[in-house]
Amino acid sequence: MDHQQLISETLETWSKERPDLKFTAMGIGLKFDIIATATMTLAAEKIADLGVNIGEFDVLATLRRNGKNGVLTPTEIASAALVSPSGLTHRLTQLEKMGHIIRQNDPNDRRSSLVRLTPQGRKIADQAIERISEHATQLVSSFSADEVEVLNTALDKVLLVISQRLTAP
Amino acid sequence: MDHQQLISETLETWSKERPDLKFTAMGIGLKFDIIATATMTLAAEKIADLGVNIGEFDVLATLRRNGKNGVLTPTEIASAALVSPSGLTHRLTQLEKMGHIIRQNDPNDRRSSLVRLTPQGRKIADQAIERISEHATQLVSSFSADEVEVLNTALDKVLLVISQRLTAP
DNA sequence: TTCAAATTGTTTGATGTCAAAGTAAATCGC
DNA sequence: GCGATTTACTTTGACATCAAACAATTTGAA
Repeated sequence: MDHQQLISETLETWSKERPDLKFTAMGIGLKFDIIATATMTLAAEKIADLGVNIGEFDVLATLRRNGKNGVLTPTEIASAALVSPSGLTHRLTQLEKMGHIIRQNDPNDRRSSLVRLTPQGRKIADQAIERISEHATQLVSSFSADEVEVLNTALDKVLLVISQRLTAP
Repeated sequence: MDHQQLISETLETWSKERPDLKFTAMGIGLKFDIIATATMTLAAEKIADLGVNIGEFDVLATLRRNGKNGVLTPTEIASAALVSPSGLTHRLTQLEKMGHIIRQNDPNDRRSSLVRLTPQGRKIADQAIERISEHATQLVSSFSADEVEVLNTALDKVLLVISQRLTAP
C-alpha cells in the first residue's frame, strides 16, 4: 500500500471509530514523519558509495562549512549537528578510522580537543553536499518559486510552535 | 541555539562556501527532519505515563482503529505501522508482557498468529489517541483552515515525488 | 501426489542512538 | 591560592531498530 493511501485510510478509520476527535492535524504530523524518514533514506542512498552515513556526513558537513580551517571542538559539532555527546564520540571514531578527520589536542584547554577535517574528508564532504542539495531540489521540483516560499513559511510557523513547546513544556 | 537559527545559519554558511549550489530545498528537508523528530519526541512525552512508547502506541492504535474485534495478524500490523517484521516481534512481546495484547493461534494457518487487543490495551489506545490528536492540533493552532489546507496539499505533493523515488530509484 | 517455492513470524547480529556515570581539567568564589 | 563547581569529552549500559538467516507451514505446479 502506498503512503498516501496508508495515511488517508488511517485518518478515515480513526474518524469512524472516534468521531469526537479531530485528526486533520495528526495527518499532517504523519506526513511530516513519513517525508522526513523517506528523505533521509533517499539521501543516505545517494552518498552510500562514499562510505559515510548521514550522521557522519553531518559531522563532515559541519566542519566543511565552518570555513577557515575546518577545525571545531566536539562540543561545537554536537550542538550544530543535533547529536548527543556520546553519539558524536562514535561518529568521530568512525570518521577518524576512515581518515576523514583527525583529533588533536587543544593547546589552550587540555580537557578539550580539536577535530580537524583532512583533505580527504573535505573531498567527501564536497561530493556529498553536491548530491544531497541536488537531491533535495528534485524533491520539490514540482513546486513553483511561490509555492516553495509558502511551504517554507508554513514550516517556519510550525518550527516556532515546536521551539516553544520544547523549551516550555 | 534555536532550531530556526541553526537552519538559517547552516544554509548561509553553505551558500558562502559553495555558491555554485542551491540550498533552499535542502533547508526544507532539514525543517522536515527537525519538525518530525520534535513532533515524535513531544508525542512520546504526552503518553509516557501510560507506559508505552510511540512504536508500541502505533501497534495498539492499528488494532484499535481496525474496528470490529481488534484482531490482526502480525503481517497486517507490520505493513500498517511501517515497521520491520523483527521490530514488530519485539513490540508485540513488550505489549503482551504489559497485558495490552494477546497472541493467539490462527486456526486456519498454523504459521500465522492472531494479535488481539485486550480491553486494557483498548483503554490505553483510546487515552493515547486523545492526547496525541489534541497535541497535533495544537502544533498547527496558529494556522487558519485555509493555511492547513495549503500545507496539506504541499505535503501531498512532496509525498507523491517521494513515492516515485522510493519505488523507481 | 510430491516437492519446490513462497509466506509467516521469530531469532540473531549489527548499528546508531541516548542517558548517566566516569575522568580529567579549567574556572569561580571566597 | 584553594576547594567546590562547572565544563569537556569518553565510556558504559540499555534500547529500538533493521537486515538477513532461520524454522515451520502452506501453496502450487508438475
